Amino acid sequence: MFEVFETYLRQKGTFTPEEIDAIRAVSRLRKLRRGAFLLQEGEVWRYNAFICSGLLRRYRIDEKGVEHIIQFSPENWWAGDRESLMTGQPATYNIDAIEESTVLLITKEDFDELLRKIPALNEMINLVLQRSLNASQERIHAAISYTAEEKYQDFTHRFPDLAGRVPLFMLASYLGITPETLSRVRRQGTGK
Amino acid sequence: MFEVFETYLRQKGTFTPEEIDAIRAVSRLRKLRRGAFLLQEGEVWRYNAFICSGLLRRYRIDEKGVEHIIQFSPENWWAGDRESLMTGQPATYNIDAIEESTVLLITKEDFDELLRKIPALNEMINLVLQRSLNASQERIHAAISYTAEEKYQDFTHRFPDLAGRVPLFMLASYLGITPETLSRVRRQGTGK
DNA sequence: CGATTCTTTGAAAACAGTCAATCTGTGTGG
DNA sequence: CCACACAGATTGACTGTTTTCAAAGAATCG
Repeated sequence: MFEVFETYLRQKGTFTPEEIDAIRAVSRLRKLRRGAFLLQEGEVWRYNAFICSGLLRRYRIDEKGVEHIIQFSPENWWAGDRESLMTGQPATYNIDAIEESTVLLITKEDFDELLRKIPALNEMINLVLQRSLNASQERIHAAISYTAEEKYQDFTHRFPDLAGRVPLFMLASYLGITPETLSRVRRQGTGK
Repeated sequence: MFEVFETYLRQKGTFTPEEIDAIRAVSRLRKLRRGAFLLQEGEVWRYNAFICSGLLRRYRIDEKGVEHIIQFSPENWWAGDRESLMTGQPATYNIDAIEESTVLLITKEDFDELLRKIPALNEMINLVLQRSLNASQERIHAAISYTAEEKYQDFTHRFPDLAGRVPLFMLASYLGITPETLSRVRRQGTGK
């Protein structure tokens, strides 16, 4: 499963065999079955996590017990609570597996060491961060600008693969609408 | 006005006098009066921009002519269209000045050069990116989870200073609600 | 001031949410 | 292999929030 990460690295940057080995040396794999937690609210998150396979979700639960999904992380994406990682404070998000998943974990200490030793990794992470930021801001735009139907259309066009993998009630939560509204919007939209 | 940036740099990282000089050497200041554009949709954005004073907004205009504000950038924040900067494609955002502002500009080429030469700058930018990403995701959470009133309360608590500086119709646009709804929500909220 | 821009208010309509019931598919145990 | 249980999806009727449209009040700026 490390090969998935290696492929990702080679695609996004240029690494020597020694660098790849150094990365492999501090990587740990963890399998999650459906529904299993990678992180629960209140715990401290100490890793950089790369998803080799499967699909995770990051979410909060409000005082009424309603889940609000901030992000889906499929294979070849990153997961974790950056806030908790940076500050050492307890996490404010939950992360669990929507599909059976394999996650590659590197502790913060090891990862920081790698960043110092491997400039290409540093550059790559920088690019990933910038792209994530762009994506987040597109999502903000959608959330504040679109109707329920437009949000759904936007999602399916932007992530056609995810649209088929995510249960509808979770998609509704991600879009900030109720499952009932999503259901109605889907029927309307395709019906004519 | 460069001192504002210098203070910011010294507060966020450790720089030698030579490094500061190198940064100053490629910095250009630009004044914007109220309403003036820093960037218009369709132009290519080539800078890293630091706000020394004033307040900018980044937004899009939809097909009905309605503005949707993605971000406010007050002094000591960054502005620009990262997507356009990274890809060289035309910008999809407008940026203009809400207050008379002074912006410090460094071209992409100069900035990349600085990043190579000054490790502390690289680290600082990395931290800024991570914080921006956290902030974006908090905003996503608010946008998909809160009612109009909760969005307003959340904003005033998170950015008490901005709440007084931003015209209400712009705040409404930022929150994804209409000015009328914001007006009603404000009366309700304080009324009892 | 006078004109423009911004904010507030009111009434009606559109939209999304809630609650409850039904339908569908899947997996499990008898 | 069937029947049942369960989780997810859909539907309907109703409620509530937010938008829309129009107008009247503030506030601001030249």
